[in-house]
Amino acid sequence: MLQKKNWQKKLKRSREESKPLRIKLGLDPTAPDIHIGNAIPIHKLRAFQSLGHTAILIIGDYTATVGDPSGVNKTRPMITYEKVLENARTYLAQAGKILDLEKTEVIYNSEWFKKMTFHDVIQLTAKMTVARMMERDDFTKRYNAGIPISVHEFIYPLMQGYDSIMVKSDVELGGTDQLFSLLVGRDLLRDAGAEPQVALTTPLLEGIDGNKKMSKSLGNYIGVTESPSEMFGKAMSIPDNLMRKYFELATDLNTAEINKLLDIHTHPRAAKAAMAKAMVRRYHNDQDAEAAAAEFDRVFKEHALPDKIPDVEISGSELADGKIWIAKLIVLCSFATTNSEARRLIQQGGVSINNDPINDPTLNIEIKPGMVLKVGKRRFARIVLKK
RNA sequence: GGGUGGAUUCCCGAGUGGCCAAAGGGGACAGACUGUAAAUCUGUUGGCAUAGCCUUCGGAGGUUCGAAUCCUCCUCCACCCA
Repeated sequence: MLQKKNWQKKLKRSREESKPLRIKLGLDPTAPDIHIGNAIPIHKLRAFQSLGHTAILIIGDYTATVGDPSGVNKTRPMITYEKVLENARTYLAQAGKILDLEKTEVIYNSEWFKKMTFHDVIQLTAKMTVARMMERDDFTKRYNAGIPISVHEFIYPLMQGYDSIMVKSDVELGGTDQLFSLLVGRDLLRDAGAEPQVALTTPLLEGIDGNKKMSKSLGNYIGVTESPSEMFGKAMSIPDNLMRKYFELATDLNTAEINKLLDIHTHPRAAKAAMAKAMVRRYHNDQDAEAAAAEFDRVFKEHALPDKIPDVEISGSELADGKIWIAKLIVLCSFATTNSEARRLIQQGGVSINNDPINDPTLNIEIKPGMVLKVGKRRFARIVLKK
């Protein structure tokens, strides 16, 4: 939380005039799914909403095409507007799992940006200096390393700030990497004769690799719409030292509750399972969370088969004498993309059928409908014959 | 406009005529171990029914018995000077 005095002033006035504060959060629909990292400020917005303040959700359909330069070390590839609109649809649905959309002002920023003339754009850019822009760590680093910075990336924070003017925000939420943009918003508001917004940042969450920021493009994320068992498994795969952070940022538990759980579960595995359960509960429900936990134990502790195994249909034309080459079967189940890869998996001892290990990569196996192919520790398929 | 340096396998990055399907790292995958899809260790990581063959080092040609490596042209990128 920054600008504490401003914040207290706004809050006091809000109370006295019983006028809710306008809390803004911008989301750029650059990917189809929201992950639990993006969800952190959304939950914060929800908290304000529950307290009676006005939640304003900006769908950055225009800003998304520019691409937020925050925290990245290269220019983001520009995505098409069609793609953005497509993503916006799923984004909104997913944000609705957290927010009460009935009570949320949802605004696409194309509403104003679409109408701007080039002259307007120039006016906007004139409010920022190159020196200020270069104060940003990520730009400085890129510049010094000779990594290109496109001019349009400079416009991004200005766009975000302009959004604030248009929705007259009192507070803007964002991850800590958004700080610069949030502050630009303050300047622009002041410049427009309005009271500057308060910037409130939420911590960034490392991805399940335990290393880099959670992001779709790095593939180290947990999506808010993922199945309970996927979520649980991914949560269990975070390094132990991130447990507390996940507890704090990815579950609904408060500090006292977290401390209590960490106290009870002295074993890291048990503590992590408690965290994973709490996380699944947040996006699904208690029952699902328990079931996911039970299933995880069954599959990874007892090495039993999971509850639900996806069926894979094999068409009869793939068979010769009712048999199929094992490598081909693995490819047909999408557990490998090439025969060579499948062959390697077999040689490494990662393949079994009905829990019988397969060691011969040239094996032709007889298809018995219902048999279960296992590749690696957690990929299963039940083989079914297509009629 | 002038100059310099680049483009290599999923990513970063070595390689400057044959020992190169190409070092090293990252990532990913597999195995062992166990406390889990943690950590650690080991292995694998272009394709092909695989002692062999085929395709790959920005693109198109060329030199050579042989090219990621040399030559020509082209495309793209960064940096410096104006």
